[in-house]
Amino acid sequence: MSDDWDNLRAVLHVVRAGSLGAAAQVLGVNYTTVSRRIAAAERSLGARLFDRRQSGYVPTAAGQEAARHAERMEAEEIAMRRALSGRDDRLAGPLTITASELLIAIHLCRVIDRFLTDHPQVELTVRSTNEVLDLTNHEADLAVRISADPGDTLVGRRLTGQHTASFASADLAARMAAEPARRIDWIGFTYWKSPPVASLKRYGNARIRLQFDDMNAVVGATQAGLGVARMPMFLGRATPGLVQVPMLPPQRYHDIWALSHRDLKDAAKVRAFRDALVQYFKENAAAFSA
Amino acid sequence: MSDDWDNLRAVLHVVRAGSLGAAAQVLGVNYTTVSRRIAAAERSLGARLFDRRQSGYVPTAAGQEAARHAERMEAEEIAMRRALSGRDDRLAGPLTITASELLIAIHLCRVIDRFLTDHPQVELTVRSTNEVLDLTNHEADLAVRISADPGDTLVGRRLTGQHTASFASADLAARMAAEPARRIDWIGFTYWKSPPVASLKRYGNARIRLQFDDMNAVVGATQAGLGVARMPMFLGRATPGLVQVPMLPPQRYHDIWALSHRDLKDAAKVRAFRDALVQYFKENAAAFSA
DNA sequence: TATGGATCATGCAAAAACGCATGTATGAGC
DNA sequence: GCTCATACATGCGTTTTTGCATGATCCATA
Repeated sequence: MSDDWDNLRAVLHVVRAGSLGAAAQVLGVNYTTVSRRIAAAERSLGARLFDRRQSGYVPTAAGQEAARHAERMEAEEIAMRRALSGRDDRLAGPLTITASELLIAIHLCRVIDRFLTDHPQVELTVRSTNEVLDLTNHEADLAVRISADPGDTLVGRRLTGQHTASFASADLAARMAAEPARRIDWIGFTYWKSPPVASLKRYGNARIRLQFDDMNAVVGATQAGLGVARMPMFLGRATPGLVQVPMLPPQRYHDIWALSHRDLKDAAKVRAFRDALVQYFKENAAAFSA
Repeated sequence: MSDDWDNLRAVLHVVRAGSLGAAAQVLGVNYTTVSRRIAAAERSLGARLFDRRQSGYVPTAAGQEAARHAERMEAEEIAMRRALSGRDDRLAGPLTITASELLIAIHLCRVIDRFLTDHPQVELTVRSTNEVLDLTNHEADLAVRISADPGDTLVGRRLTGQHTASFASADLAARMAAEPARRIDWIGFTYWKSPPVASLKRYGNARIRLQFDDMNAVVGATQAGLGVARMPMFLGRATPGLVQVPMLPPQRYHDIWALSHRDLKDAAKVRAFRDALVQYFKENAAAFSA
């Protein structure tokens, strides 16, 4: 019965990953080690957990049952780490934050700079991604999100309101001003069906010329003069070569929030970073609104 | 983040045991190993979990928090083992049963003998104790209990009803028959306040001469002629030198049950042992009732 | 039908974990 | 006040675990 729990962890990851090798990569060990862990777990539990196939390790019914329980053990481990982080009153050690790439690039990098200067002992990890990380699974301690919905176990602090508006390259803006009757080419974002409704009253002669699933691409295409794009004020203003154009009057958009798991909201490092955010957004509120 | 769960298990056991050495004994390793595990856990969790005192390792608030979570991980591990045992359809491998010492000694040993002959592959552990083992914690797969209450997560099968009656040594029985007016000396069991109520109507001249907290002692004292004792029929009849005496007419007593955790009730080995019990108690019902 | 890319199994050397022995400190009991 | 028992810290040799390299098998694909 000794040295068992880590074997169960291996079982969980092999079930998830589907093969020894893939699980080994996640666990950061050689796959032969995973193989031995699985064998040990089967010995200890007295049940065959996997069918060894050439395509990989396929869990038996018993293996799936074991993985279900191991998953709950993992959830409990994560909850433990969260709880311990949450009572950590040191301004030192690891801290992970996440935000969208654009928000980081344009604004948060300055908050981060300031924060690290003030708290040099903190080992900060920034997960700059457009994926929505799972704060419940402790993938990050704090997230800056453009969203109205903090969710169930999360607690939030509103940082600022913001507007979106229409932007175009300076060239294109000049051409459109010179030829008011000319058709407006919009650069769309995923799932757009038509140009922004609020723009159609005054600028009905419009179409979506092309569509992206990535905001960086939208920005690039707009800079290249391919069309008019709707984007947050802070993004349009900060992007070289773009000017605001009148097609879409500024629209209220989702507020920007700082979110944390309830367990983590009072951790010293989380609190300090949140305070830094609040101060920055207070000083720079003008950048986000019309 | 590798090799962590076993460290958390060490934390749990040190919190429980209060010292490295005691925890090491439970874990079956040297205490220096436990010491290193604790250090590793503290490193990984980034929190001090114990105060090192000369009197032992005293958990900090963080350590208690960690132990609470580790406790749930352990509960989940136990649930896993139960679930896997429950779906085990082999009549081989480990099986643990428990019952009171007397029941084992007098009757169950014969069931066990028969069972092991029929299923030689089963590695049977018999926990013959008067403690009530926790079947929810998987301390045993099956229990034979004298009790009406199967409990929440347990499922039971009634094996037989039974009676208690009064027994004495043959000598004392003869003397009492010869001198009907003589005072009856009862041998009491823990918490008895007076001789059995049902006996007082006809044998009011009675007292409790001495009292034991252990049924084996009661049996010995009765054999030695120290007095009359109330005991289950099966026990009085099976004890050499004792005869039933009329002071206490046979009384209905708690039924005898075979109990298992719900998860385990259909495991092949559990089912087979339960069947053996049912058959034995059917064949020997007369031994338990008046 | 041959080939490249997966997968898992196994033998062997390197690395890490482990247990033992020793030393120190504290508190209980005579 | 002394001894004894208990608890933790630490250094060192040994055992165990781990990673790597090789070999075998299967599948997809050209």
